[in-house]
Amino acid sequence: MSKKQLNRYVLTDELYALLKQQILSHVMPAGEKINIDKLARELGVSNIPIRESLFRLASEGFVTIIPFKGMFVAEMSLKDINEIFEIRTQLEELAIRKAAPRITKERLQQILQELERANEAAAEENSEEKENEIRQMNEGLHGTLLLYADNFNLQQMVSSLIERIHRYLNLHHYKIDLEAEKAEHRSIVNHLLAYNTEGAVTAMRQHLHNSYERLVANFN
Amino acid sequence: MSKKQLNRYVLTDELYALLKQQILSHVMPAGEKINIDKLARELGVSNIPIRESLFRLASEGFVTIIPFKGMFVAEMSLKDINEIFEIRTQLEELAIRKAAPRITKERLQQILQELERANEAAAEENSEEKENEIRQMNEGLHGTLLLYADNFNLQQMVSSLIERIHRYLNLHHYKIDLEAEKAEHRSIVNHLLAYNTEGAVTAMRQHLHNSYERLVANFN
DNA sequence: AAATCAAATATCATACACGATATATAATAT
DNA sequence: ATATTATATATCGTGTATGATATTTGATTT
Repeated sequence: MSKKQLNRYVLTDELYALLKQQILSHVMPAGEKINIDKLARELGVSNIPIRESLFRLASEGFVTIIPFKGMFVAEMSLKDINEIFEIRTQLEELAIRKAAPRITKERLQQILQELERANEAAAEENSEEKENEIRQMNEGLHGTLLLYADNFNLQQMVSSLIERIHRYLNLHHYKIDLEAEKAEHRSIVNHLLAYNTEGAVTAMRQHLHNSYERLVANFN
Repeated sequence: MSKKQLNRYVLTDELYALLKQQILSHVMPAGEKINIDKLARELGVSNIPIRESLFRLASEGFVTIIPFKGMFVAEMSLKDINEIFEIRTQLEELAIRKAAPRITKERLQQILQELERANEAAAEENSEEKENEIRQMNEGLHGTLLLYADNFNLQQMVSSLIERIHRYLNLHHYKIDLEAEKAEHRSIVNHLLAYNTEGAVTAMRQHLHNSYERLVANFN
């Protein structure tokens, strides 16, 4: 009945996750040269699985390979963030259009409830906790829409874009405006509950536009 | 003065291009188990650069990795093509919106001229030549718009999607309706020449929708 | 059927050769 | 002396060869 789903351990996968985490959190800072042999010694593995995981990270834009010079943690420019937000906005419009007729009222109301809980939890204003709550809040809305959009490739692509945005957020210790995010999320969900797909699309575009503006205003 | 620009090649890059070509042209058919050691012997290289290039191809959806079972040429389903066309349509809308104010009248008129030339060349009806013309025609419009869209990430993503579509076309020896494609391209360009961006966007969406419908009608 | 065992293969480690690049040092020119 | 150029050395990236371990697969046995 239940296939023995042994969690077989592939070192390359583990290293992929570990290194991505280090890059997202800037433990490995942008631009840094990656010394593969040194990394291998530190982690107690050989260079082969590390090389392989870095190739994967390069395909996703987290690592830059320069032939015969080495692998480097990818740089992040404001131009990159601008490009990524443009793409993400366009793709999430597709996601919400496709998800709108599929998503259940129950799931939408659950998202609203989670929004309120996020509010209370973040009231304590613990920076660490707050960031965590915001991750969950974003996963609640954006993740759910992607799930219901019934487009696996879309889900993968947007998830990867969001990771790259988070990398930028982490860099600047950006203080997210929780109240604004919450209000915009609520607006999107309410439009969906009212079967107003176009309203939801507009609200989503506005939400992502605002998020981008708040981000660059904070930094620039 | 002129730095000796030796075209020193990286084996992994060469293998990446070669294997992608083989997959796109179905020399390596979908679903096939990739025997890395056998490939290595045939190509006269070791298995490591092959593994690395396959990891890259896996990130782009051309190869599927199943842990401890091996690497396989990725399967292609109609569902995949559907998803990809949805995404591509959404992204090319962004591309044309961004390119519209940047692209020059001269470049647009050049595209129109190339369209006419494509017509004449394909009149000879050589199947090989015709496919080549169509590649160039698509590169002319879609490639140019992506170039002028000033969004590098967008360009990369759409290019990758188009490659995956071509893989599907190659599989079914699909006979493209040149006249239809040509008319739709002309419509898009004419809207752009008239500074009618929204008209161009609508024409682009319609064009991609029609391309998809012609494709699946031919197969299904 | 279920369990056991053997063969095949994927994964990973180690050692090494070679070439490209970066850095330091020395030589030359201004 | 300073700046520039050339040379030597060390470092590191790329690729090969070989072997060890882990997992899957298929055959054999119970």
